[in-house]
Amino acid sequence: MDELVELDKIKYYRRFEAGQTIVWSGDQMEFVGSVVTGIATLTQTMEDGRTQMVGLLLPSDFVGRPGRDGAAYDVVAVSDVVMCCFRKRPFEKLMAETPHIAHRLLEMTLDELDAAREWMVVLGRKTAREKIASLLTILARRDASLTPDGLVRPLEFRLPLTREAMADYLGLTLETVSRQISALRKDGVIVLQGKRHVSVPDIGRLMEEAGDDSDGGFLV
Amino acid sequence: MDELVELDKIKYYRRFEAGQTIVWSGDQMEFVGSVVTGIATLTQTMEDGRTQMVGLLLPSDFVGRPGRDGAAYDVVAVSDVVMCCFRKRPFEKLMAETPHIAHRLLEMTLDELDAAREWMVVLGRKTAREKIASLLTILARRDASLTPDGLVRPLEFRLPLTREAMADYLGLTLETVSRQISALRKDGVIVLQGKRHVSVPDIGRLMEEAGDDSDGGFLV
DNA sequence: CGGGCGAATTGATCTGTGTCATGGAAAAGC
DNA sequence: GCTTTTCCATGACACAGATCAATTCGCCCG
Repeated sequence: MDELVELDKIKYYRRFEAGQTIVWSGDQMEFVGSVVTGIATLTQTMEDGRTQMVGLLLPSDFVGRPGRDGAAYDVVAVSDVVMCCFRKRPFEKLMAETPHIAHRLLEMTLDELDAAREWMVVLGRKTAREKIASLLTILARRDASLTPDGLVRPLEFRLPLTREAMADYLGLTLETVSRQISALRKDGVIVLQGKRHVSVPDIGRLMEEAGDDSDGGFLV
Repeated sequence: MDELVELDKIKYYRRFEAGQTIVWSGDQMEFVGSVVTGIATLTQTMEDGRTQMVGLLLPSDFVGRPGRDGAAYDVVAVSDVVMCCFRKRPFEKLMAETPHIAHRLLEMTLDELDAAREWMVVLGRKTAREKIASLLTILARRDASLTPDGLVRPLEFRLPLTREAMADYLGLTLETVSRQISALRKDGVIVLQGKRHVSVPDIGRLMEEAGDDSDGGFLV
């Protein structure tokens, strides 16, 4: 594992506050790296202000594109974020010398591509209610996998995103997001404590509401 | 370039007719490969039949995911297609031994990821008219780059997709696609000869209609 | 405690796109 | 040549979600 030693030599940590922009679209990126703690988003904004989130960065997710200098998207810290950074040139050099790193990065990129394609289905074909349910399912699954005891039920988690950020993720307005969350609550699909704490009495039910049923990537 | 020799040894060609399904979602994939000629689509279908295209495969595009056996999407030949295939196991083995191949694949995957994210903006935030203009822009740009003489204007090309396939790409119904194409024609943004042949008198105008203006990845 | 502020909810109304239905045009088959 | 099929265009209408607007909730801060 010599490459880890090498990586260690060029890595450093940076901290960003909630709301802070980590990278501006179009700017030079002098580093690549990965999220250690916290949540960040990748967003693209059209000239007239319409905004679409194109990635949600959770701990362990990679940021930046080796082999390209300009950033293609805004990267914004949603919560306080700690990032593990590598200066770009040394990282690229190391990647060229260390097949294992390139290989690992390929794996991660393929996973991201799959996730992006899932989202294309959500954006293109799902109703507002299904979109919300899909997002909640993802967040629930993520939280469940973070707590490694496997079976924490009733499933509960804190919403890391504002209604507006959810809207940007799902291609909706924040009003529609709010209404659909209320509707899911009225129908008993979810239970809210306050505006940000969600519990899911029946994850299967939520997944049905999300439309991609397929009775599950077994979390049940 | 020893790896090319090695690749040569395990490659073979397959031909598919227009309309034929190359890979069924969920099936085992015994090969990976790339499109040589023709056009294919990557689509996902929900249980109730709603379908979303998640990728458009043009010549040189890669198909398949090393390191995974099941196909995640349907791959369908839109026109007659010739594919260059590699049996999966030998390819994976070769990839493990040959850094250059993994590196190249990473490049391609990152490009695809960028394209997917562009599409997320189209799907999530653009109007029907902008969606159509965006698709036409992509097809126009692709055709222009295929004919390497740089300045073939007035820009003309054949639509490789049916109205329904465009709808699946854009998250619309085929009726809306048809209406918006008619509208763009009436407004002089495009000129149609028959239903499939498009000419674009002013590519700048078309790109404005697409909304992502940014006055261009210079094709002008 | 009260004022101020951002986030969220909820209501009223409007509109872009979906849905349903009909007919035409071009290609494919016999 | 005629029929059948596929693809496309267009009209009438419905509805999901956007837009505009008014409150409310929760939180920070003096």
